Amino acid sequence: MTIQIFNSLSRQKEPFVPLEEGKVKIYVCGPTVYNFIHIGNARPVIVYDTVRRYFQYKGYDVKYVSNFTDVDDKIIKAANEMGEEVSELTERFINAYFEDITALGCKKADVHPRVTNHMDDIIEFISVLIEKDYAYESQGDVYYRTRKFDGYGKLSHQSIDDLKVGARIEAGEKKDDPLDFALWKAAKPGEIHWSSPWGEGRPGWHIECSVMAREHLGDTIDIHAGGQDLTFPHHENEIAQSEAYTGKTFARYWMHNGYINIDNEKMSKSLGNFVLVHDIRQQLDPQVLRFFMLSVHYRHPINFAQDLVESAKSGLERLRTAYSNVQHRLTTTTDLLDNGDEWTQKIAEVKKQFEDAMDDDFNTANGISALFELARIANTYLNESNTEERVLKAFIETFDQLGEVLGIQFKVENHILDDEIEALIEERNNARKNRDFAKSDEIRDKLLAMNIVLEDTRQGTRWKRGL
RNA sequence: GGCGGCUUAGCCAAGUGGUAAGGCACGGGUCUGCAACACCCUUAUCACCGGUUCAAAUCCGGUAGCCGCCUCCA
Repeated sequence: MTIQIFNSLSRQKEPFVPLEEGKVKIYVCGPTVYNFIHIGNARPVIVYDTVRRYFQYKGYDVKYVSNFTDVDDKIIKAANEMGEEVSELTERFINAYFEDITALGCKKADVHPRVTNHMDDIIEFISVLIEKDYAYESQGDVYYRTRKFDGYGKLSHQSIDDLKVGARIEAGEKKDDPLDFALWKAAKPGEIHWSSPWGEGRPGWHIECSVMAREHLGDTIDIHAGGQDLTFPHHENEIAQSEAYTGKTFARYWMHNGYINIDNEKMSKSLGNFVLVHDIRQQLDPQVLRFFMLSVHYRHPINFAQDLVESAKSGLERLRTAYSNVQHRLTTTTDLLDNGDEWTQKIAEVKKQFEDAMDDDFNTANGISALFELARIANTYLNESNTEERVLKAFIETFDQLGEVLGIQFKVENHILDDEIEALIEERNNARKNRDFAKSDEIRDKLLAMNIVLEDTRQGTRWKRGL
């Protein structure tokens, strides 16, 4: 089935038809690297990583580009405060970014372009806009002539005249029109700067994405994505820049994810409720965080709160338990059952259910419910006294495949039996045979104190580490 | 002022015309030496009012509350 994508341009779901058959070109607006990322920054990374994984699952050849904005006002300010060079600061936080997103199960993009590596391209791009009279120089700055671009407002569905009401007019205005925005900013004394035809300076905020998207993906890309708040002005301005430059459609599908609130409040500096990924992953399995985020549709807001995360954790635990229970049976299976087709059929249905959910604008919430269904079926199957190896393997394979799409692993690592535990389990089983339950329970408690949870089954005792 | 979103069981969350998925928590049952895991059962008419329709949580109009964007912002 065709994937349906909610396109912010049309405000409705549209069947996804790639520009080039079998290929998808995706550009996701990346972070401005002046601090560790917070969980709000993490949401788009997780969401679009999942989008990308699903395209790959469907057999698409995906080229995924996500930038680093490594020079801007906030970075300069932070570098000054820290007393370090801009490049040192950004390097630090780029490394931290990779650590964070890797922990969250996100793959690196195919390309992570940086603004500072594209200065020539940016300057060339701006020069062309000036030539075409879409931009003008003013006292060392360069501004985009917003009113000249006919489609302005088509993404955010604002009419240009309504925007004017809200536009700020700052003191010492160098713009012809308040709606115009900066492509190039003249450097203030002591600021990091690059040479350009308009003097020493640095790029404005929006130009880098237009330039780097084109540089790495071409004039027209399939999907451009980012947080909801980037719709205006950032993405609107990107469209204006790129389409003025190329005369072609910039991005065919625009995807925007919703916000994250903390305990029902917006994250803000004044409230001091920023949750950094770097911090939270010390206390919380990052897979749980990812699972939690994917349990809500990407366009809806998420409320981040302790009890909600706990409940997501219990859910993920259930899936993992089902997985390891199948694995356990795989070590003892007797291959006597002869009705495997009935079960592989059920597995196929779950897979279909999952794909239908994901085809529908990447509805991961429903995709996850398909996984719970898979777990239920698997557990029911395990209640059979005899099982077939191929069916058990089909369960494992399906868990792995669908988990791969979501970036969630159900397989729990660290499952090596250590000798001491093994010996204790054996001792306990001997005690149970002798109906010495006092001793048996004592050993179980002892193991529990070591965070080892025992489960007795007809196929023997299995164990797992508590979470 | 302009544009947009949200309101579904105790909590979370799908569902955008045909009579409410799933998860967490709770209760009951089965399994177990006990437990754990698991399975089964039980739990809502969808903020409110009105309209359209054979049929609405789903469409239209209105009311209330909450929220976002309108050049810092994922």
